[in-house]
Amino acid sequence: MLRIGELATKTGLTAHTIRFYEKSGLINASQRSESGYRYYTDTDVRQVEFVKTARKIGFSVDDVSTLLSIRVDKSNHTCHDVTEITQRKLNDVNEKISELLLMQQTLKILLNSCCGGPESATHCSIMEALDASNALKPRIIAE
Amino acid sequence: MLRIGELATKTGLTAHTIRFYEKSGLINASQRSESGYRYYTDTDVRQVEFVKTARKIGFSVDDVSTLLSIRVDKSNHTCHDVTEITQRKLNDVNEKISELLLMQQTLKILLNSCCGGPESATHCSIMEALDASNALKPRIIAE
DNA sequence: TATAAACTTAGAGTTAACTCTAAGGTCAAG
DNA sequence: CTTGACCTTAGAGTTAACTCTAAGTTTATA
Ligand SMILES: [Zn+2]
Ligand SMILES: [Zn+2]
Ligand SMILES: [Zn+2]
Ligand SMILES: [Zn+2]
Repeated sequence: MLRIGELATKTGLTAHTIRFYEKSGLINASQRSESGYRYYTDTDVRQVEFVKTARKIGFSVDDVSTLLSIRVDKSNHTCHDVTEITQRKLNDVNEKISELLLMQQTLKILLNSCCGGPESATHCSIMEALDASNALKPRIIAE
Repeated sequence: MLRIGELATKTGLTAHTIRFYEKSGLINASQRSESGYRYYTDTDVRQVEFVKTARKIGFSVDDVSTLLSIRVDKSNHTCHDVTEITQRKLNDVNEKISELLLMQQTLKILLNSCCGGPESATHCSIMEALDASNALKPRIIAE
């Protein structure tokens, strides 16, 4: 049986975060001492680690909540249920990557266009591009 | 001279956002009517468009603020000043992309491992992976 | 003149996931 | 018995960039 600080050390979370997860409905200490101290069993530890793993992969706290409800009642859920959540998350991630790749390309083009030197910015092509308002259309250019 | 609603329509922002940008120090109406209505000149419009362009590329409001202070006083700034901001932003973007690619790979591996079918999740390999806590180490696997 | 659309301000609410604070109780060691 | 580390709760603060509300004013139109 671990106290919250020990669990925190063990999992690499903070006690604050663990309490936050409790408030969010993700975890619960199996036991409380008379004085109110939380005590965690091995089973609790595994659940916290599940949460940590899922969060690290990128699942939201809400997703993790859903995944946990599947976890405690696997026989009443299907692989489809699980892949649905996972696929939705992958779609999110793909979309964010697309947006960031667009930004990346634009930023690279801007950087390539500017000398980056110690001279006055009066002729700076980055500033010009930002003023031109078509800086947003990165063209396919020989990298 | 445009009123804020017209400027909003023209730029695709909302009047709320334009006021927010004003509060953030990014823009200012050149004129106010006696009753307090904001009136924007062509120069103002260009500045708002600059802001919009920079925001779309991914620069933070703070970055845009800095870029604007360069813009109004180009001769006292250098190309280096501009590339510094741009490079820092590119670094941010690159880092986020890396994180997301890691998530993406993990999610893909999870999805590949699961049948996704209507059967009970009791044997689901995604759930197992989340429990295993080494789901986080996507290995280089034949795509 | 009356109505509606558009405008004004100050300030609160939203989102996600923490992160921290205050004020106080508990426990092991010396 | 006292010190210090650790624990408790409720609730506020953080971040970024909006987004919205309330209550009231102005302007254009019919
Ligand atoms: Zn230059
Ligand atoms: Zn330049
Ligand atoms: Zn299956
Ligand atoms: Zn499965």
